Amino acid sequence: MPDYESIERKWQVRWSDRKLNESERDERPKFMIIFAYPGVTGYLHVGHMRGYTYADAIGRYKRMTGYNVLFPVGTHATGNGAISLAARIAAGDKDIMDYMVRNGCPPEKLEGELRDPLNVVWFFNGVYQEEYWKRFGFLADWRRFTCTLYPDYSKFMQWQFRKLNEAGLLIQKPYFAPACLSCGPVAVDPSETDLSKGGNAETQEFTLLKFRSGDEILVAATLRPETVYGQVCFWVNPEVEYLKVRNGGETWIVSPQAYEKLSHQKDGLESIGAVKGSDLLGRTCIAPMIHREIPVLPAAFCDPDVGTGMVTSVPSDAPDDWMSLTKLKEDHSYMERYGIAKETIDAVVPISIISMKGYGDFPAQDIVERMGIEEADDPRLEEAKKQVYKDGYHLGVMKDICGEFAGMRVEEAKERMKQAMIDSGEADVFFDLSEEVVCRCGCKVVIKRIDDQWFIDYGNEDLTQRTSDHCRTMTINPVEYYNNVHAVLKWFRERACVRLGNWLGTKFPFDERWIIEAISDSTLYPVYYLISMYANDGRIEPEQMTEAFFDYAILGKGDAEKVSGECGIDTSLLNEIRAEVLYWYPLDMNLGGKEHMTVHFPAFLKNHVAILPPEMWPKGITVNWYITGKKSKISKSKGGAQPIPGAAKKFGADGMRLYYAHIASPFADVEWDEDNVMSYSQRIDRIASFIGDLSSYRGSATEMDAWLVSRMNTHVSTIRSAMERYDLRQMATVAYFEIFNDLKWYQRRGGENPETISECLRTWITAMMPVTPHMAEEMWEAAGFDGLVSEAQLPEAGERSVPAEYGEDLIREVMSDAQQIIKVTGIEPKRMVLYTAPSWKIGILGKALELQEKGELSIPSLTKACMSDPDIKVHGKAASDMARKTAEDMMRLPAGSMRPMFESDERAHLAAAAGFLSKEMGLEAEVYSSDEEGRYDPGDKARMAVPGRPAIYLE
RNA sequence: GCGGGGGUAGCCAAGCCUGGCCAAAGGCGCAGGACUUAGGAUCCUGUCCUCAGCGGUUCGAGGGUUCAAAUCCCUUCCCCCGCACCA
Repeated sequence: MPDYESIERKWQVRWSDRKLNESERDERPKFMIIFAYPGVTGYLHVGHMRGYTYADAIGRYKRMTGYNVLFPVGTHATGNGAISLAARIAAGDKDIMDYMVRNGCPPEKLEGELRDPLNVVWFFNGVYQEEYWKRFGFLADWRRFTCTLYPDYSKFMQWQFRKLNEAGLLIQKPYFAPACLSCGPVAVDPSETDLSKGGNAETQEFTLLKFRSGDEILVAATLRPETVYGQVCFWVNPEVEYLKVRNGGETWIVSPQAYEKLSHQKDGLESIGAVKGSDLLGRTCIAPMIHREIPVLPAAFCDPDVGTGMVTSVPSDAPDDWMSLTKLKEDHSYMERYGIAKETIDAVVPISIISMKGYGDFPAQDIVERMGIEEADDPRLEEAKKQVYKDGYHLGVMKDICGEFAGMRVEEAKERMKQAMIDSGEADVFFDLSEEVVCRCGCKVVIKRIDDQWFIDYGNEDLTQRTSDHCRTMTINPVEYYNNVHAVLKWFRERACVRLGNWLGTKFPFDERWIIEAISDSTLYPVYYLISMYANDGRIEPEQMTEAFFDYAILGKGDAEKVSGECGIDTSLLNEIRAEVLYWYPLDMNLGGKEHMTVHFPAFLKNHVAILPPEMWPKGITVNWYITGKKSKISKSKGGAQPIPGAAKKFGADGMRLYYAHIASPFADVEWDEDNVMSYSQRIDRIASFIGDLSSYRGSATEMDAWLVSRMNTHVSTIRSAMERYDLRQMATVAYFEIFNDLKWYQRRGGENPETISECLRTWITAMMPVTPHMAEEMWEAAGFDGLVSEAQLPEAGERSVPAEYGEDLIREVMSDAQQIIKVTGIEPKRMVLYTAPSWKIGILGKALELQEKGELSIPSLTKACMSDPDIKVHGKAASDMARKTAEDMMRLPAGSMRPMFESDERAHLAAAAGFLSKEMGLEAEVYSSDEEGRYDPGDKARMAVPGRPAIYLE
């Protein structure tokens, strides 16, 4: 295995010595690119390098096409990831210890510094920069590195929130959020940063329905308030001890668990007694909305942990209710135990309330029968319920029985009916999680009301409109996102932007109890890369970074002298920072994974539009999809991940870079496959060794030189137009496959002119530099060029020579045709005779081209033109057939594409290549024109020759 | 559901916006050959069917538009992703 690492280090040091990564303002056009900085959540895996690599490769391409490039990097450490990681390290968690060590963490750090959350962040800041980004040869401006937990970054963040407030975009209102009672707010998401259980839970909004029964109110929770017209009875669990709860002037009856949950969402609840479920039986209650008296009946399936522990029964549309009711009617023994008369239960009959396509009067009955469910405890009832809910929601229409809501679609009726009942005091709302969620600390997670939650008002219409308009002017890849981003912007509404609890981040400037949350502090930060350098090297201190300072530096507001006096930063330095901002901003490209499409990118865009002037709004976004693993093999949370440094050692950083750039479109997920990576790695080696061979050629010029030069010009212009669209993949196809193949062909055809080769290598190696910079440097050196290819410029594309390219295409086609004949016939020919088209056929082609130019080409017009030419006419039917076929072909193909066939001297070209063909195919090749008298033509093949397709005879 | 993406030859994957040298790039795999067996080698050739190359049938399925469709339109079947406080 080659020692990639030391080769890579060698060149990285050279780049660094030349300060290639340090971007300074100058006269060139600028290009600023970033990737969305990663969250500090532990070690990254090989998949993460995909997007980062795109950023470096695009930056390098821009460098070699005349741009002054700035590529800054940073990390996002806001949140509780580092806190929980440090806590697990401190607790000596076996899995975490193994994971850290396996990824290369020195064990002694686990015993000491990494027990502290901030040290965890600093540690990974080092890992990301040294082991990932530098290791991959990124030309990032390390001087500007920043992290959301740096004190200077916090100053910037507080300034940003002041600006948001000035723009009227900070609002306060109540909010229902998942929270752990001891740790505070937690994030419920599948990555389970905060959780030990329940990451897939959703927050559901229940409607609490109030059933008056005497002086008390039985409360049921439902997700389907639109079904109230179908209520026929009320279930309570006779074995549960319910609580009587005072809520204002009302007395509610709910399960103790529901009381606990409600108490986090409502003020002034008071438990004033208990009542056994069985004691509620025999009562009746008044159903909300329909004001009908329904019986309270016993049901063992009422779970006190779900909703309020009591259920209103709508058998028509709820499969559970349908089955339970059916069973209870069949077997009266359960009811009898509680003294419920058979007539009471028999009187409970479903009411049809919703009509929906594909279902009869009672959807619940239909689905239960369709699925063959026969028992009340069948687990498939859950699925049945989901199906009916889903279909009901989208297909259902309220029936006539539903009063003023009759005829309304369920989708609409649901909201309206809920609101009507809330307005009349018959309902309330309640939030709950769809499954049990447990915090890392072991406590249960509940939904808690927060009264004074701050939001950023991303729903602001003017802001949304201006952002949307701006997006049309941006370069957004892929085009699907360019089209869709407007819908996303519209959908993106108020966002809770601060939180309480165990959380690392910047204090909210208007109320320091709150910490700015993780999405909200990572939106405007690209502009901060233009300032971070001065804080990093101590030229400015965090205390000096006042509102006036940022106002001046970023917005150009105020007077330098005055601002200087206010914040204590030299006027000249202030002006330098201002000049940095003016020179580098706006950001040209923000590159991020597809997870950013619905949250980060809209927030990034809207913050820029809200705070900065239009000339500083971003110009580009590129979204990249993932590298995925078989059975989550590369996922960092599951263990078994391929550590990045190990992979780099095995395949070489450049092998991986080429793999990322070329394996698939950036806009598709790819499964990590070591064999693929290896094959890219080997391709680079192959190219390197081939370039070594080429460099030693000392021959003289041949007709192949013009061909090669033309091909290279074609390639350079393809590369340039591909990169206009940031299409790294097409660029890589050309640079690593097509150019390689062409040089192989050149070599095979006897090309050996050192001047041409050298000129060509200069272009080729430069073209490979963006994707595989280290190996490009090796090749550059091996080819004898001076300096660093990382500093070289890509030559402009020169002229193409269509005839030169056509001639070689012809030869390859002849070879391929001959091979096919050999394969099909199974003969081993000793002699190959080629016959080019006779002049009269070329004449027909010429006439066709003429007609086409005049726009008069058709089969009859060409035939007529041919028949008026005596030289052609003598060939009779063969001539009219040829004319017809030529006209057909030409009308089918793009105009002018057959011109080279007419203009090229096929006979001369093939004759010149006869020696080559003989050698390659191991036979004697000879070439005739079909016009030639006395040609050797025992198979009478010459008559088949047409322009572009010589006839072949093998013997 | 809402929003979005996708179905291409044994597999992976381009092409689709801007219809036409598209039987459809490239890679992998497979087969044959060369050269060699210090190697995860390299180099040629082939890899839908048919066949002395020029023909035929293909790009989830079915219709349509067009001189011409993998590409545009309609219908239909099947897969995947996001839906929020998680960057």
